[in-house]
Amino acid sequence: MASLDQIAKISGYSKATVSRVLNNSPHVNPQTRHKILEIMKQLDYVPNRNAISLAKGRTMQIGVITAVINEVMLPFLNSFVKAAERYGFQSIIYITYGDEKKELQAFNDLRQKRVDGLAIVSSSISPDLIATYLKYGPIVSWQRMDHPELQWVSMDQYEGYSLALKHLLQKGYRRIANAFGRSASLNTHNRRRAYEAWMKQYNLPIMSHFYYSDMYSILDGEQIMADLVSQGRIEQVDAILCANDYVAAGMFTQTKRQGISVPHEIAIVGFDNTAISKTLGITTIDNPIKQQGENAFFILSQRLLKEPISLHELSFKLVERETT
Amino acid sequence: MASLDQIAKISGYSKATVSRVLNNSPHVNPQTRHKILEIMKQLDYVPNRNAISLAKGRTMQIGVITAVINEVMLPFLNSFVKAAERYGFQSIIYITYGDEKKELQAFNDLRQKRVDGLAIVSSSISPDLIATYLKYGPIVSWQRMDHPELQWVSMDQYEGYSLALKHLLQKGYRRIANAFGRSASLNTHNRRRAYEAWMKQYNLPIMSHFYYSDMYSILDGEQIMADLVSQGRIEQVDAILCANDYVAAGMFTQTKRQGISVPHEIAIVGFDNTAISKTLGITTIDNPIKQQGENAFFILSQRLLKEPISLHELSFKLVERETT
DNA sequence: GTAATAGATGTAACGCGTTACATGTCAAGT
DNA sequence: ACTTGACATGTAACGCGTTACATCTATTAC
Repeated sequence: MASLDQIAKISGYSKATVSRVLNNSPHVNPQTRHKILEIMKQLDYVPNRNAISLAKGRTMQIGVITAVINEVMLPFLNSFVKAAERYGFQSIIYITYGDEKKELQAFNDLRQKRVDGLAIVSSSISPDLIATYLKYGPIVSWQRMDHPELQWVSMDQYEGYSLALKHLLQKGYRRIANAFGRSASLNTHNRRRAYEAWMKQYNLPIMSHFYYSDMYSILDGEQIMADLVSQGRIEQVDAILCANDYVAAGMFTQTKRQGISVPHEIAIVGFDNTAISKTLGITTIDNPIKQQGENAFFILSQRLLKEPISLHELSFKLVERETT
Repeated sequence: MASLDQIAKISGYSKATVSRVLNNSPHVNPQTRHKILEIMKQLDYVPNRNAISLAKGRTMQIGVITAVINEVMLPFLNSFVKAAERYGFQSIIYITYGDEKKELQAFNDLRQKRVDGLAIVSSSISPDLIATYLKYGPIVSWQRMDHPELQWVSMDQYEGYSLALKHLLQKGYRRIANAFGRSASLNTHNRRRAYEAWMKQYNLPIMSHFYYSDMYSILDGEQIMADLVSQGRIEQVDAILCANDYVAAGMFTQTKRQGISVPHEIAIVGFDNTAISKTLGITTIDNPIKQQGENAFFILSQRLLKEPISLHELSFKLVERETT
């Protein structure tokens, strides 16, 4: 395999000049550049990445840590990867399956300079431990991390949920059920807080017997709706607010099967404004996930690039469709 | 950041000895080892991966190329990653979204020694072009690759499909519908070949008006079954053979909703023997995907490790449950 | 008592680019 | 005619481990 040294010797120029050609330095005579490129082509030369990384002290690789890959995180992942690519960074994904050992390997790779930075989609490690790795490189999280030095890009779900609640209440829906996501999460906590605050403000009873937890998928949504019907409890509910659009979609398709009219018998609101909610015409809250993925990279870039990139301003938006 | 050189100077030993400690060489006095480890700990030293990779000429990283991440490829990915880990290799995933440019970057990373080998789950590049990269490192594919030098680990679907057909025919089902996967794929081609051969052998008509193509998901399965019922065509079919267990699962849950009795009114056979078929009790063909993932790594290891690992013998198995 | 051997450690080159600094040349500015 | 500066290129150190080979000591064998 040809090396830069050989190219230099054969061309008669020094390694420095050859290196300049590789790095598109302006200080190379066009003819010289041409000659050197010609020789490179003939010898089928490509520079060795490891040598570059060693010399430059950076790999242009960023690690993305996630427990699993699924539809919920995919928009974040996609926009992050694309933003990174625009600046010449490659993303490498660590799927941890929730295993701390595996996740630690990612942090170790930062320490050992295999990656220049880390973006956390989901983590099983304590923020305190994570923060100890900040000295080796920038780290950003999607989800909120309770630590003064760690930065994250997700939004306060209290706001978004409030938007949905305000909308429902203004339209006259009073008895509102909730399909929450991961029960232990801060998001769920904040959503519940928002719900309870709004109920209080309107002097309405808090319907905690209509709290559903750990609802993620279409199937989960179908199940809830099927249960509501079979248990004959559907008349007790005016509207239901879902953890994400998939759950809402499952509920919605199930109402069709059961011949329930939406929004007259029950209103449905999704969350995130992903493609499926548009397809099915479900009212939802637009959660700017794409911008969050980009912001995640932008935050990393503040330590990775010379000129910092400014962040997107983020805001939730209500997207009203046919289910409310 | 501490370097090996500093550790050597501070400890009073040479770089070689320090390196031996790092690599667990037996030729180090236990006390020496202890002292050196102590100093490393104090200085919070970890070796620089890029230096190691440069010196050793290998990165212990393997690239996995896939257009998307979904349930179908996940068992393969999982077992591949685990097998690689057992031998000290880390897997890095290239999600190409079917973009040739992105995929080429993976091949370039092989050339530039960022990865030691490549495993292809799905590819958009011609086998001929792929084969030109074999000189830079080992490459293996899951799907069949029509090129004399490329190796792959999937099985001939003709066999597996035949197993399912033989089973149905022996049980007396005669009018068999097919829900195929990607229409352009070799797998689908072989499955169709198998179906048509068996029909011929039993002197039965080929029911090509009951060929469904590009069926992948639970929703697809639900759709097929819903259509069969709403169009009143379900009496024309005794059994239906599915591209994968998800499609079969969708059909099965839909029969429940519609009050159709399985297998009396219609028999359903899945493919792959994934968890969902077990949960729902669907008859399926066990496709040893896990072993295929391991075999993929084993094939790479023949050029990556000194002592070769022997491959799994693969075979399809019929798993009879309640839907036939 | 001496040669042979195993064990511990050191020396120095190597893997492959990058880059700060130095040098030489030629044209523009005054 | 002389300084200034832009441009082209070279020199050599650096980034950080690995490893083939050499050396030295201590133990075992005969």
